[in-house]
Amino acid sequence: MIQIKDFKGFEGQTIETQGWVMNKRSGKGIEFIILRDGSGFAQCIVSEENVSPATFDRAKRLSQETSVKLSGKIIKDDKQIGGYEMHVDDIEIIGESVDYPISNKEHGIEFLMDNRHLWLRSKRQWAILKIRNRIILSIHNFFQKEGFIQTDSPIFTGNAAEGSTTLFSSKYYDQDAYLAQTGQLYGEAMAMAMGKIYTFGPTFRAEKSKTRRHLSEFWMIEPEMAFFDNDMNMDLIENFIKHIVTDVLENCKEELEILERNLSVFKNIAKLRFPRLTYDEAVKIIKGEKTINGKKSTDILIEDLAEVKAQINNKKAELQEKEKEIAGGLKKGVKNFIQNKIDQLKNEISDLEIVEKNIPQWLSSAENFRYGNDFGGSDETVITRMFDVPVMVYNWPHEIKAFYMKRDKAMPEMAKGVDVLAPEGYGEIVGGGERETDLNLLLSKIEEHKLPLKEFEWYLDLRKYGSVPHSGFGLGLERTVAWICGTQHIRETIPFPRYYGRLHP
RNA sequence: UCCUCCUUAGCUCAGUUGGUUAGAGCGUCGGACUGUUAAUCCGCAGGUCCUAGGUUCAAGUCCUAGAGGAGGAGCCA
Repeated sequence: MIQIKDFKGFEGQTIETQGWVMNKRSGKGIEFIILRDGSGFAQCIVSEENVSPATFDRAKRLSQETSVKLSGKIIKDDKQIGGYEMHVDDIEIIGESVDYPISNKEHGIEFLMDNRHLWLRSKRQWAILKIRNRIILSIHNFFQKEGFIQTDSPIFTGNAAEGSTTLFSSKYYDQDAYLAQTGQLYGEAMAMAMGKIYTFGPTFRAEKSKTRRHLSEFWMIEPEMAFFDNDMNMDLIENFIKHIVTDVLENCKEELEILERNLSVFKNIAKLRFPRLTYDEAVKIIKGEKTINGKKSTDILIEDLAEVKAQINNKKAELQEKEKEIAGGLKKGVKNFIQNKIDQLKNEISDLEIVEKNIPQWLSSAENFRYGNDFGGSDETVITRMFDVPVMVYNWPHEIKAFYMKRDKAMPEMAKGVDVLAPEGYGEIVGGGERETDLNLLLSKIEEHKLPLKEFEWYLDLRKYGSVPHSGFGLGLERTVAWICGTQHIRETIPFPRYYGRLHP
């Protein structure tokens, strides 16, 4: 049995393949089957003169998503996806498919999410999951090459680790339990045993967030390194992200093309140094007090707003024109084509109008930003808008960071944390930093955050027995996939997303 | 939890100041067409206008409440 991706090695030969009918077009005496098998897509042609009447009849009756075994000859044809097509001589139907709900037209998101188990079969979702797979492989390759050991942290925990986020509560036999929001504290223990480790697992947050950046269940990669300060940590993060992006660009060309990802944003990523801003500098950029390449962030937002408004006007003018056009007596095919264009324009306009509404809010939120606060989604967008590559922000006010974050000796009010913000509004993809080693500081922090000391006694042991400087970070897998794929929404980046309001399928 | 918007055919949507029997495209099904790229052309079928209540001679359209959805804020990866 030959997979579609391997057709190129069988030119001129008769082979067997199996897969699903993605789409079908027909002419008199000829059927064009678009077959998919998970490895790729190929057009398979059934010509009445080359097959038995029974086989041709089977071909005519094939419906969308019927599973089939085909045998036929592989022919080179540069016009086709993949460059090869099959001239079929026999068809065996494996499984019927009646009234498949997802058509080749545009669908709304609610419908697609309700049918997520089938939506996964479509080309775009296939491309995203292939890239997700490549990113996962790339992550393992990077850490394994760097001498990290993969070790995993528990999913059931007895405490809310950082105390800030809402967790999913559960039962562990007769005790209260929570689903882990991070494996970080366990990661630290394992780094003290293994040197350099990383965890790779699911994470749960019960925040009722309804945005295109949030999931309730997502996958996080959390490296933790003994004898690492935050500067070494930032160097590692930068190399790590560059490695992933470069690897995907090299190995997922077809998938990125299907997604129509604008690759110019990645062009120089391997060569450019990621900007490293202190929190203080970042705040000045947000408030428009510091310029980058002679521009203030607020100016850029105002320019963006003008640009969006101009685009809306252009699209509205185009829409009017098309509507006038379609009112005239045209052939049906031309009419359909224009109607599709009209639908597309309407969607684009409503998306742009949301941006138009958001920008003034972001602008005022940027101008009114109070030093000492954490960044919101809009502040992150403002900062990243100034650069083409991910931006690192470090040295944060310790009050807004977790209890275990290391205080800076030179600036005691600051903690040595680092956040990495992805460009184009994809937000924080990495959060991390150097961990506090001073036992007394940790004790006072635990008290300050009103955390149950009893739950952290084991963690404090790490500082009693051979404590060393150490650092680590967490990478959000889905946000990384969203950024690299350029998806509109994070929910497309995981096979079965769990977010506020979505538990099925 | 708060703010804004949305809910009409299997899907995507139109439906004017409230007015007769609620429309289109796509999809399904039937037919036509030898090479199509979301093929095209002809035809049939397809409706709890989200739910409940109210205003009115008359409600898809107006009012109230509820349910569901989308995007933001907060929170974060």
